Amino acid sequence: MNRREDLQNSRQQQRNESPRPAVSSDQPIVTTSSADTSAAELSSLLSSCASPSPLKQVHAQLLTHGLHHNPRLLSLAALAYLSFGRLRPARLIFGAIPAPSAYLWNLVIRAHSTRGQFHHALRLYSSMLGSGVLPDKFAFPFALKACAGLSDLRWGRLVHQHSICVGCGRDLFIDSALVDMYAKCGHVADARVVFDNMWQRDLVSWTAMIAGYAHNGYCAEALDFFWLMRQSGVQANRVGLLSVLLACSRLGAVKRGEWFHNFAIQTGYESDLQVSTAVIDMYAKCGSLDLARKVFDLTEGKDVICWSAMIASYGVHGFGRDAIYIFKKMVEEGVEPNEVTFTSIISACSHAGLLEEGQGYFNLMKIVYGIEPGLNHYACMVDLLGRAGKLTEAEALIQTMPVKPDVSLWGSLLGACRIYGNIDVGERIADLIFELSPSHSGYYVLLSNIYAAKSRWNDVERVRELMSKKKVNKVQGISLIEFDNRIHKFGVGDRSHPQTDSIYAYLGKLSVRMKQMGYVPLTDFVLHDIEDEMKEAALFYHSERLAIAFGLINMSPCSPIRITKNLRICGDCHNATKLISKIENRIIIIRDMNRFHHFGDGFCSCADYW
DNA sequence: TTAGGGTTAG
Repeated sequence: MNRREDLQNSRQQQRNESPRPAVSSDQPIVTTSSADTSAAELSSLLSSCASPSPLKQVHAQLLTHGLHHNPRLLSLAALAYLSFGRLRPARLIFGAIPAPSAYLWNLVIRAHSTRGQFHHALRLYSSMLGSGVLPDKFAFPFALKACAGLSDLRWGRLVHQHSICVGCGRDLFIDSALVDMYAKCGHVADARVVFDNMWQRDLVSWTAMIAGYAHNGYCAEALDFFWLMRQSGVQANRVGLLSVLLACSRLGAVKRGEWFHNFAIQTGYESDLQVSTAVIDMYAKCGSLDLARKVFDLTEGKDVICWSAMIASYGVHGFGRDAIYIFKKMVEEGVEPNEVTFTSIISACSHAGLLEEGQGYFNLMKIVYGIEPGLNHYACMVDLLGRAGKLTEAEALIQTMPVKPDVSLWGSLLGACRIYGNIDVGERIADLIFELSPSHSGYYVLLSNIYAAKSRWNDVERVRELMSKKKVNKVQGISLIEFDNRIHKFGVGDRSHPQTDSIYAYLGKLSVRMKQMGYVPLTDFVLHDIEDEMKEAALFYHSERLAIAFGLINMSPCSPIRITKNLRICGDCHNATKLISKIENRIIIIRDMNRFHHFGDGFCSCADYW
């Protein structure tokens, strides 16, 4: 039953009447004279409107017959507008009802909350309290949904307290909504406290917790909870699957992702378009682009999100031409691209160095599809121009674009200055960036790299001092590799892994062979990314190299080594991995924070353009 | 009348 039918039935139940035949827009309302139009007739007409058009006519009759003070008719009119998603007229009519029932308050709040009108939903909730109506167990989930939608923790906590005050402290629906609210506000620990204290849990409460973990980056916990849920006898549905697929994609855990894909096939959820899209995204983000494409080709009734996922996948792997092919095919099949599709296709062009094509899509978006470029699109364009060496054009675009640029846009340009060794522009932009975002370590590192590449060590030292003065904390570099159903994590110079001795011994041997092949450490990158990675001796023990050695030791020779890194791969590791792929005759796929690098036979798919 | 969800730059 959909929302509209739901609400119409509610109205009928409330009146305790049998359903009447609906009045459609094709059936003109029988106009009656003001004398013989009774409240009962209008009530009947309001309940049977099947579309907004006859509803407006009945509403007009209600006003012209002077019945606009009749609370029962007003309630019915408000409900009728709500059922068609016409929130504004519903709100206006609702405001004229002298003392709405708690039931009516709940429905009005629910309608706003479920349609994403979170501010209005909370304002209504607040007005309900102000009018002296106590919220009941049906009101809280709607109000909490609004708090979750706004990530408004202050209001969320307040509603939580209200629920306890009115004696709704142990309600399955409210508790699940609380888990969701705390998770969406980024307070996963609080969500977990609510979850742990629940006296009973069902599929939705488990799923809310799993989704909360996955969306907040606690991916291992999300997967653990999936198993705990199964152990507790609750079978996952499509929503839970979406969350664990997201977790796998973030971890780069392809084996686990495959398991969930099989689970989807066995349970029939594979035919669900959202699940298929999540599977495609998972395979692509785990480095298995071929599998992503296979699932994509088998997916029927693809919508714009599914097409966009495939375009984004090709883009992040550096296969811009394939992304363009998919885009064209999508349009041929009559699916209209949206603003996300354009973000993805322009980004795909950027990663592949397709300057003209990217500019073409930017224009196509505006001229043909009438989509106003947003911050994301401008960011992609700055990246596209910057990577192509068009620094002046990129800067001019930032300065002339109608959207206010954020720091990441300038950061993108700073990245281009690093690639092209442009100190003048780089310094100027860096000053601006440090003012806007004084604690983001990545931008200091970028500037430091620009100086280091020109051997301006005094300036490098100055940047280090600046970081120290501003107490900028660096993000620790972490690499993940999945093996034997586990995610193995490595930090820089990490010695905590049980196989540490063999990993370091392997790297030692590898180093000799690499040097024989002419490997010279890129000392410019000694200063890249991580404080601990600044020492030359540590170059060889960057997290991704430890993960590669672990993969080489443990994984069968024919299987590719897939690594996920939380920072951008440094130039030295990039060179080293190319060599390692040749020496070991292995495919090594590294996903860094920006894109994929497929290493094989001494080359990288990014063609050193990243 | 109540709760959980797929694509997006750097």
